[in-house]
Amino acid sequence: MALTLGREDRLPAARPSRFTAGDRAVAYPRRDLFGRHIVDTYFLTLAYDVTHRALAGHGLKEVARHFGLARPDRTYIPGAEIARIAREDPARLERYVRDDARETRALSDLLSPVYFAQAQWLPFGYQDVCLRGNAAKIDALMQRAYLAERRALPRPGSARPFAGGYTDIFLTGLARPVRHADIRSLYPSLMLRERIGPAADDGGVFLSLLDALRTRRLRAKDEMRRAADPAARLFWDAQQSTAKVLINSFYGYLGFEMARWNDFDAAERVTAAGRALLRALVEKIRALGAAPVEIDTDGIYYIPPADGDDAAFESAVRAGLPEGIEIEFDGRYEAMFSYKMKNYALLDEKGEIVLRGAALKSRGLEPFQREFLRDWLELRLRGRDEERRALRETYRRRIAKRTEPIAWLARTETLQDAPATYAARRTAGGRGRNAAYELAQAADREYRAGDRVSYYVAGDRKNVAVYAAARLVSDWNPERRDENVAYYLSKLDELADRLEAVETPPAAPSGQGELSLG
DNA sequence: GCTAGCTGATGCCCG
DNA sequence: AACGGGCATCAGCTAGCG
Repeated sequence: MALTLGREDRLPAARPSRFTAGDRAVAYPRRDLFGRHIVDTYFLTLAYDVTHRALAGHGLKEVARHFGLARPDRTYIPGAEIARIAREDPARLERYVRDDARETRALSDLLSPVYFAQAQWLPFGYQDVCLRGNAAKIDALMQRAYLAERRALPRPGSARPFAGGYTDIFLTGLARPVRHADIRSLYPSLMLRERIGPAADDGGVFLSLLDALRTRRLRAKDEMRRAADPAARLFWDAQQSTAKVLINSFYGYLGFEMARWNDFDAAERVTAAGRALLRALVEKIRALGAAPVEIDTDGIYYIPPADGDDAAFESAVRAGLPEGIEIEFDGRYEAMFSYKMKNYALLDEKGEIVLRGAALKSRGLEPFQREFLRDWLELRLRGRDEERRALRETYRRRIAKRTEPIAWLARTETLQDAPATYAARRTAGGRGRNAAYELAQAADREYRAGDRVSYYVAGDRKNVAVYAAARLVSDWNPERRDENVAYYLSKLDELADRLEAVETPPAAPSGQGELSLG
C-alpha cells in the first residue's frame, strides 16, 4: 500500500541527512512530504538535553519517566521479546504500542511548542525550525533585515582560535556551607552594554536584534505571569523560552566559522570582558570575607562570611557591580565536594545530591563506576567516613564474584562517524584503534554514525589492549563468563585512589571546613 | 620483553 | 553546521630496565 500521506495524495521523498545537537551527530533518512511537517520527538529530546543535561538516556521509556509522562500501569516489553509476544499475546503487544504512541504524543506536547513558536516568526518552516541550529536562525534573521533594506551581504571571515571564559578552582575537598551566585545573561549583557557586534554589520542589525529579542522575552515573561488560562501560560512560556535560546546563541554566532557576520575579534572582546568582570567579582567577595571555591565563566561557588549575614553580604556584592550587570544568588548548599575544575558534588538543603562534571557523572563511565562515584560522594558529603572507606571493598567483592549483569561493567560509546569513515581515517594514519569502532566493523549488523555500542573487556590480565580484548555485550554468554576481573578491579582502585587523594588537611584560615588550597 | 611516562585523539561534560 | 575550557581514557610511541 502506498504511503499517500501528503496533500494531493503525494508520497514522501527521502534523502540521507544528519542532525546535530551539541556534540552529537545522528545520521538519518530525512523525509519530506508535500504540505506536511515531520518532527521527530527523538531529535527534540536530544536538543533538550544539550541545554538541560538531566536525562539518564534518550530512549522513549526513560524520557517519558523523566518527565512524568509514563502511566503507572504502562505495558513494557523488552525489545528481544517483541516477536514472541506478537505470536503468543497480540493484545498485550497492542497495549504496548498504544502506550508508546501515547507517550510520544505527550512528549511532543511538552517539547514542540518552543519550535512551533519559532515557525511563526523565523523564515523557516516548522520542520526546518526543528532541524536547524541557532546560528542558521540568527543568520536568517540578519539576512532578512539586510535584503529588506537592499543592502549587500558580507562574506564570512576566516576562523581563528580565541580565549573563552574564566575557569578556576581555589579550594578542593569538602566545603560547608556553600553558596552560588551567577551573573544573569553575562555575554548578552556585555554585548549590549559595551556595544560589541560584528564589524561587517554596518547596519547595526545584530545588536538591534539582540535588544529586540530581550525586550520580547521580558514581555513574554510578563504575559506568562499575568495569564490565568493554562493554555495561554504555555503559549507565553514557549515565546519567552524560544527567545532565551536565541539570545544565548548570539555570542557563539560571532565565533562561528560559517556565520556570515562572524567576527572573532568581537567574540574575543566579549569573553575578555567576561573574564575581567568575574576576576573583579572574585576579589570583591574575598574582600567581603567569603572564600571562593570554584568559578566557571559566569558563576561562582563560595563559602559565605562567618558572620552568617547573607543579606548584608549580597547587597554589598551587588553594590560593587557595573551598571547593566545583575547578579543572582541562586543556590544554598549544606556541603560541596570540590574535586577538579568543572567537577564537583553538592548536597542541597533538602538533602538532595547533585553531581557535575565529566569525571563524576559521564555517560561514558561504566555503570559500576557511576554507581561507586554516586555512593562515595554521598558518603563524603554526609561525613559518613567509616562507611566511605569500606565502600571500595564492597565493590571489589561484587566484581570478583562475577554475579552482576554484564551491563554493570560494560561501557557504552556513541559512534561519532560511520565505521567506514573510521576505517578511512585509520588507513590515512590519523587515528588510533578504538574498541567501539573495531566491534562495529566486525559485527553482523550495519552501524551508522550516532549508534551506540556497548562492550566489556575480556581476558585475565590487568594490562590489556582494550580494542583487542573488547566483546559486544550482545555476544556475552552468562554460562561462560569471561569478563576481565583484574582489569575491572584495577579500574575501581584507580578511581577510589583518585577520590581519596583529594586532600582534607587542617582547617582553612577562616576555620570553616577541611579544605586545601587549589 | 616489559613498564613508566609522555603526547595526541577522542568522548563527554560545564557554562 | 553556536563557542572555548577541562577531565579521563586509550593508543602509540620512547626511554630505561633486566
